[in-house]
Amino acid sequence: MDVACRAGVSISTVSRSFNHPNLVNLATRKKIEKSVKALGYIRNRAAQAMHGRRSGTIGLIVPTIDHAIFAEVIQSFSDAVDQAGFTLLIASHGFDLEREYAVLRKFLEHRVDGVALIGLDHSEPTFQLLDQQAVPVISIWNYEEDSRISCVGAANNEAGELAARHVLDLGHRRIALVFPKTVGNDRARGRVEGALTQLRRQQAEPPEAWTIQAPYNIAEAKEACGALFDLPERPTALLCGNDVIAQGAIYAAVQRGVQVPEDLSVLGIGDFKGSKEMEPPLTTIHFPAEEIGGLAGREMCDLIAQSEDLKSTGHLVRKKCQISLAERATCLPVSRLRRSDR
Amino acid sequence: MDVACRAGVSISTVSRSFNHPNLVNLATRKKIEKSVKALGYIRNRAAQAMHGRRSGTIGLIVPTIDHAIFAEVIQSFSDAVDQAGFTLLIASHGFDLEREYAVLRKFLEHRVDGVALIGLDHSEPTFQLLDQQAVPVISIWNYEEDSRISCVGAANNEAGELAARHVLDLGHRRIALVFPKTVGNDRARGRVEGALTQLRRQQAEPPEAWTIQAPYNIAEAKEACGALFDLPERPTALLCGNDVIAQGAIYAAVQRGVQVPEDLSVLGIGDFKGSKEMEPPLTTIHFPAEEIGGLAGREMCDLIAQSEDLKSTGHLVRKKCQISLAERATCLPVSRLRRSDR
DNA sequence: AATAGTAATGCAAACGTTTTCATAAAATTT
DNA sequence: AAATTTTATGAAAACGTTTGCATTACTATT
Repeated sequence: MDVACRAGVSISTVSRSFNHPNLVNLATRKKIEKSVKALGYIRNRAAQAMHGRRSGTIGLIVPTIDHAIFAEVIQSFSDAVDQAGFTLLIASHGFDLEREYAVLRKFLEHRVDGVALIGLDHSEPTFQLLDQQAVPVISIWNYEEDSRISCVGAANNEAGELAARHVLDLGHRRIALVFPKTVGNDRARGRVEGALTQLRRQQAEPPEAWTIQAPYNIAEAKEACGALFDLPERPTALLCGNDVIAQGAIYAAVQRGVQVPEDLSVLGIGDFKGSKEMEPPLTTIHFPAEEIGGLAGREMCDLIAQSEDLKSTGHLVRKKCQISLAERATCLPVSRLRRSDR
Repeated sequence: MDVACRAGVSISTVSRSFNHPNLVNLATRKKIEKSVKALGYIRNRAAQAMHGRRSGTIGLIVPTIDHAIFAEVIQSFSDAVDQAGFTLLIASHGFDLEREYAVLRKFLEHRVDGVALIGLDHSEPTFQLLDQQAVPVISIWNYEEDSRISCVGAANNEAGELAARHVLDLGHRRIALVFPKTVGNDRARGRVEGALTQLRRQQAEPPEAWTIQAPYNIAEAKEACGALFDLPERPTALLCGNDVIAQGAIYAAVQRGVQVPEDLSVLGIGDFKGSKEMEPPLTTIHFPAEEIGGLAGREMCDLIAQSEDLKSTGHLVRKKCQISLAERATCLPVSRLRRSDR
């Protein structure tokens, strides 16, 4: 800092002029500002952080960055914390909970002021580390009333239920399920379970051949659904774990001349950007991704502010965001299906 | 650090055991490791950074995170720098070059070891700051042989040329252009210019009504293209600034019963995830996003390693990634168009 | 005019590391 | 057995800030 001191004042004054401008004489401040400009000085947050001050960073750990679903929530989370002056550290773990732990450690080395994770499924060491370090933490995307950490999100099982109920209400009984892997992924698991609960209640549980797994990826989803359609018996409705899978399913259908929704109803979950614009527009369960990300970001900042006050009462905050059925054009009541397919 | 010292050794030894393990006795190291585990100690990178050591962070500044195009490149860049042990700081500026400058400053305060930007269009203050701070910097996505900073990417004007040439070769002359705003966006500008150059060469420059702007957003692209299709004269081919716009255009066409490619050829640029799987599969200019991101990430790390050696010769590195025409199913030669539309 | 109060500034300690130098102990050479 | 080298460790300075305390120079009160 001795460079800026060339303005004729001591380093303390310079520091104060940054942090408590009201404590320093206007004229002095002007001089300092001039020197700062002239020398292109940029203060060092790392050094500030060392002083027990906050580092001004928040770590966000996601499964992947480049999927529609997370991209949106990342963007809104990023905007929210940016606005509060924080800098975002980001890393992805590719659905590998051990890598998640490693990334968390790395973030902790950087002394992030808070950490955000996706979902509530994490390894025991991860939870312990979080506890031990007593760093403000928030889980995004999934809501559970008895979650182990604070959370902002929606109830994925409700999404599954809502989806199942809708096709059931439309009279469908021959229903297939296409979902992503559920291990270490509570979002997918909740959705499947919710759907299955409803289907069982109506004795419409799909046979094994009709419950398939598709990775979160349009190409493979298309392929998997194609295989499903090539089976001798075809379902009248398809419940998809997310909109990307639904998109893949529709492409697979088009490819085979299966008409959506006349031959097959397709229901997505997520309501990603662009789902509304598809032709035909996708019927799906709307998740307010932007709202969730923004809310989580602001909540994260609040949590950090509180923990600073040391009145960290240790209580968790939980926010539930509402999901809803977005009825569009890819589902039809069974009664209106083409004859051949009933 | 005095806590770990409880292992019976001095803080210097603990530090050494982390940074130069070979210099410390095995038995001592074991003891230290035990204490570290027991106390849940996590070293403080901020304090390390203060020592002239690297902070171990890299800043990535993008226009937006939640668009297909950048999401992919962000992911691969992130993976590459992660692998080298760096932590990624990320921020988006929403195509606002002044916010880009602000974010850069913020990153510099955090003493990032390097900065990556998207494209080569930046404000003068941004360039000056970069110069002055002598921080390793790399531009992602756009290649230019006389770029002001190091770059890894493809030549966007070539993409435009390639696209235009293709529809021209198919015999089209009534060609419309739908591109995003070009101010502060050299990717879009390069593409438009490339396309226009080729079109002019064949006296096929589109009338003003046929060159429209669409934001990077499927909903608005769909709307804008819809308006284009409602014009009394309809083009036989549509050159889109990117695949999202192309997707929107196709939806708008489907909505109006305009068949692609029988009534209208549509060409995208970018080859986003999922473009190949569309029905019909989208003809587009393939950009190796993953390769660009990965290459840029590795190059960034190299640049940082070099700058550490202080043999920073100040020379720029430039890497050009090849683009190519991905011929799929949305373009047809004019000769095969439906009669009514010729 | 003396005193109390206020505003502006500087000094120095502290933060948690790394690193240079010095030192002690052990191992090797003569 | 003495001298030398090697190995392992500690003491202390340094990094760039912030902040509590002390100091100085004004300004208001009596």
